[in-house]
Amino acid sequence: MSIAPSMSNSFPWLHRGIHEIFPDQPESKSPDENLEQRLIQSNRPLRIKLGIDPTGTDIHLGHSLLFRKLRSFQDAGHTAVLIIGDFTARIGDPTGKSEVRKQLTEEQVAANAETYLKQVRPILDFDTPGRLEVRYNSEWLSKLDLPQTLELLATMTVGQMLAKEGFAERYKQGTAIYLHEFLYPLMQGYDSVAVQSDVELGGTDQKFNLAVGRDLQRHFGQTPQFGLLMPILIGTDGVQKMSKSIGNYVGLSEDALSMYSKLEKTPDALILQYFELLTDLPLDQLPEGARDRQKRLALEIVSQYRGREAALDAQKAAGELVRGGIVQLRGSIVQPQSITGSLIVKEADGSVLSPVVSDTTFIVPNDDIVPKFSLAPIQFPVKAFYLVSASGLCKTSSEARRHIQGGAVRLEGDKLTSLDLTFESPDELVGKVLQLGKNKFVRFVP
RNA sequence: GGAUCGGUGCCCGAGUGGUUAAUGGGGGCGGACUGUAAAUCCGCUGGCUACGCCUACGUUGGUUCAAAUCCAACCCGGUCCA
Repeated sequence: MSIAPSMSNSFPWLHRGIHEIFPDQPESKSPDENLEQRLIQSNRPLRIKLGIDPTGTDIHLGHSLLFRKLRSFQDAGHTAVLIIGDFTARIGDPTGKSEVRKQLTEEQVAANAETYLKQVRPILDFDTPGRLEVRYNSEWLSKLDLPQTLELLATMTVGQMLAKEGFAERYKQGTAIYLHEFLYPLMQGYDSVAVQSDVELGGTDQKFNLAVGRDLQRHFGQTPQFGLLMPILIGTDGVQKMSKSIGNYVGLSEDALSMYSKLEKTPDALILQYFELLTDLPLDQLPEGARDRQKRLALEIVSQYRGREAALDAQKAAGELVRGGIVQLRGSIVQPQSITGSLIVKEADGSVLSPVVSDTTFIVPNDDIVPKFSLAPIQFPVKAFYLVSASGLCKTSSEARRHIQGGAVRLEGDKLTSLDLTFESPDELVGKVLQLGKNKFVRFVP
């Protein structure tokens, strides 16, 4: 370990992967202009704000880096203030498309919030007292009356609002901008006032909103927060930002195998950033080869959410399954054994299951990594295409038909060729794996 | 409030009475190939346990044997004028 040469290395965890901190006056000793000084000089835990809108239910890696940063603050002894934007969700952050969001019921909000918390549990410290505070912003926003709202509105001008990137573009293009959308940054900013935040985390697209928070805190006599901006993660397609609607995402609640198989394809151009933002590995200790890096990345990330063991199994499974090779997932422990270019599969008790003709390593992943599908609700006899859609591998039965015709569906490694294929009873299917494309699998259980 | 243009499938965008589930492009998804991915080539890209049936061209009614295409009202967006 060398001695930190400059001030900015005093908090390596703070700087890893970030895009920007503002305000940022490196030379300043003022805790209002230099976050490190605030960290050093404060005699209490700082309040670190992160807001999420409970509009959907899935959190993906693109969100995770914010939570990971939040965790770093927790580990440094500070308080994470997680704000569930149940009130703001009714408007929607007008960064993207101009769709008026549907109002969420209380039940939906509660359900979504719970799902969120469950998903971020592997990231945040939920257990140490004083490290996590969860708040709903309807708590204060629903109580604002018109005079107070006017006070908020009066802090900003139309010109300032239009300076915001999204608005500017839309205004220029002639897309509709509704007045209530102007309220969004103000409400988010008011959250900062309400929870008296010292630092607010957000993506780079949040800069304007975080800055509004500073303005409002100043307006209400508080010390303005710092804004800490994290990059917007590019999705697995290597082009657009990671987003559920685009589909280039890796969800935190996905099974180990699909997580792994997506991540092991991470484009080379993105791999360093992924390591930096999504893992804690020192960047100077990464594997050499491009392929090895992909594997390591996938292994690391899957381990974080599904555990090391499942990650290792997924890694082995992916190699075999993606190749469209033999699929004999029995969920039992198997020792690969080479016999004249072939492999045999053994059950846990040592009995030979079936010879497998393949010159690749045969693997049997454990049950955790392939989603299970219960045949109980299925009426037999059942047609193959119906099974494919019912099991969740694809959305509609029409789509299932097309996939079968296109040769994309395999049962235990055998390509399904006929649409008319019918299964008479569950016994034909239990324990077998149905595969669509290269990385969608499901294992039938009774 | 007035004038004018426009609202088509995930997106863009053809089509102005009938072989139209609707040309084309993008995107997406599959297949082949490369031990991943990318590139390339090929296929698919409303729904339905399905050789038939049902929904679709802003909404609702209407005119027709027949409408995305004609008419009316309404809703929504753009632009210009007040």
